[in-house]
Amino acid sequence: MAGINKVIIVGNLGNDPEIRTMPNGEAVANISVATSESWTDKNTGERREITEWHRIVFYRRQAEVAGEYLRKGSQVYVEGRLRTRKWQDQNGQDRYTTEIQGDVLQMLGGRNSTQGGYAPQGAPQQQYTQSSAPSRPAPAEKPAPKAEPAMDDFDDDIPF
Amino acid sequence: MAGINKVIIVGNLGNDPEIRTMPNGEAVANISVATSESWTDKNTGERREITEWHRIVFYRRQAEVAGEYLRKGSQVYVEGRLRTRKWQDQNGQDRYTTEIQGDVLQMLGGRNSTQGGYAPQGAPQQQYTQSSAPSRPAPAEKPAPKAEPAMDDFDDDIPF
Amino acid sequence: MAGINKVIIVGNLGNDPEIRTMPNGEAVANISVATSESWTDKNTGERREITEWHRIVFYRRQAEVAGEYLRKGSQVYVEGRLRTRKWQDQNGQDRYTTEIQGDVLQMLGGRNSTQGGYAPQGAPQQQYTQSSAPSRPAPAEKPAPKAEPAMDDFDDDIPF
Amino acid sequence: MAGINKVIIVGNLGNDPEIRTMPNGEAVANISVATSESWTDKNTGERREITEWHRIVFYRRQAEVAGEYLRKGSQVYVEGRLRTRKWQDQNGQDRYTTEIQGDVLQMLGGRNSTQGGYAPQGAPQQQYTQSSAPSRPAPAEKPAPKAEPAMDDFDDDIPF
DNA sequence: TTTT
DNA sequence: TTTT
Repeated sequence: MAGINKVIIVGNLGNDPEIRTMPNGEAVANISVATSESWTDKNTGERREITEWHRIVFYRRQAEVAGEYLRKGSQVYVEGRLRTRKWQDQNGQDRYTTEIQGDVLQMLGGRNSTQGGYAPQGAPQQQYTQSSAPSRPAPAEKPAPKAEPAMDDFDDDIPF
Repeated sequence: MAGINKVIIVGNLGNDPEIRTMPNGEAVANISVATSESWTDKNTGERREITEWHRIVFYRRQAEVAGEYLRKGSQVYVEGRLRTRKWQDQNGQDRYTTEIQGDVLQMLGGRNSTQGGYAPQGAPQQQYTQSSAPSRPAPAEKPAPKAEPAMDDFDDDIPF
Repeated sequence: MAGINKVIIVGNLGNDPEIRTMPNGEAVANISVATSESWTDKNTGERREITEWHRIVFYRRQAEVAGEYLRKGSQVYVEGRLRTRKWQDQNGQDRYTTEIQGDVLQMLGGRNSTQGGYAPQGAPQQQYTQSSAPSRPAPAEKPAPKAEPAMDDFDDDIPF
Repeated sequence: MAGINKVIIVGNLGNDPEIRTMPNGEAVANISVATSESWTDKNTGERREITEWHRIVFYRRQAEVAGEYLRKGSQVYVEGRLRTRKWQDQNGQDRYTTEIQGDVLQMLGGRNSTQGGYAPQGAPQQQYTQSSAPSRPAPAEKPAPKAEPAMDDFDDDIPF
């Protein structure tokens, strides 16, 4: 073994988490998190901004936590690792998708935050928070890539 | 030169920032940030928690930002480096203090957060955000933060 | 602006760097770095390993440093940020590629390392080291690395 | 629980590891790792360098690994968390020591490296490398501070 | 494609 | 001294 493969993201969810259940009953959550950076263009003097979207996947307990407490707009700290999956498009061509496999999930801003806000809970108030996955989270879980749903409802009312 | 010396802290301020001005007129801010971790004691089965306090210092523009926008309870992301300073107590004995010299400061939770909350400002409502200092902090200069454009164009060019 | 987008990679180059020059004369370097993780399969008890390849791009001075000193097998520490670029394949279909835009490059293993090894240089033996780019890389400038003084004064002022 | 408390260090050991055994038989390793940064003084134009020493503690299996494979001069990647311990000096005064509790240890430079080099092993060639500790490594292990051995043999023949 |  |  060799190497360090670490990603740290702080940003806001662009949508509610997508939760699936694997054949063995374990949960998988996909979230899409935006980070943006801005700078002043040296040539034009204009202010510019670029937004980067990160596709993050959590498994098992963390997937459940994500499904229960995260919502579109929620601010999160995520620590994970890069993983590039190979798949084939309808033409049989090799395609690659890079995503972040989450190891640490921490919700930010507090549950009273008006900024994105977390899921309303009727259930017993659990103490979510940082939940760390062991080093290799799920030995064989390589979910087949699926058609990504269009993020067409993305622009309506993002609270930040 | 050799090495990487990096600290990443996400936590809440235990007090308002302490702001000083150096002889040359530059600002210095000290903040104290708590992180805590909890676990279940293997022997007693009890829930335990330990809180760690981090002393963080910012210089110049970042110090001003800290003074303007941070308050007791504010949640922050800080990236910096460890620095151990040597000093002498009243007995002339050598003493050492380790603190974090901040390079990146990002406020969390949004400006509407009820959770800690940021300073009320009479001045134009700036969206402070990440401000990065170059490698060696004391001799560092940063462009003054400008009002950030709203993220109203959130919907373009999403790759998935 | 909002968010943190940070990647930390420690691994070995799978090939010599690819160096290009942009129309404005600035250098661009692409390197491919492997990280791998291994674990024991819970079901079969077998040892398994997965290798992840990271495509990393450096600009300007750092690109030149990469071109001069890195070679296939070189071990590096890289800090950067994720960037997904959109492009179109020969069928006019949208495609996305995620790469790491490097901000910090540190060579590991020392110049005497037999492990991968760095480029033979006819030029004065520089001790390249960490070179950090400011926040937005493309418009970045870095002071040229200078010969580093040997760490011969290693013994002073150790606080413990 | 709340917060992130993370330290990442890449540097070289100033001494061989100090290995102790706890009453329960578990190993504890203390290592001292240097990072340095250099910059050009804006006023004098002189090249300056500052070295920072990090006190890092590993427990259990990682402590054993450190004891077996690390030596003065070894280059390591360490990930851990800050921990400030309170103790009392001979005058009964409160004193504080900040150290890094290691969670991840990765040796750098390869075992063939001439740069520091790792311990000769007659024993079965174990696969050291990254070893991660679970989130809370040892619920109650707060080793009492002890008199630190002077690092007086520090300057003799450091190979970098 | 690297490294262990 | 914070927060959950």
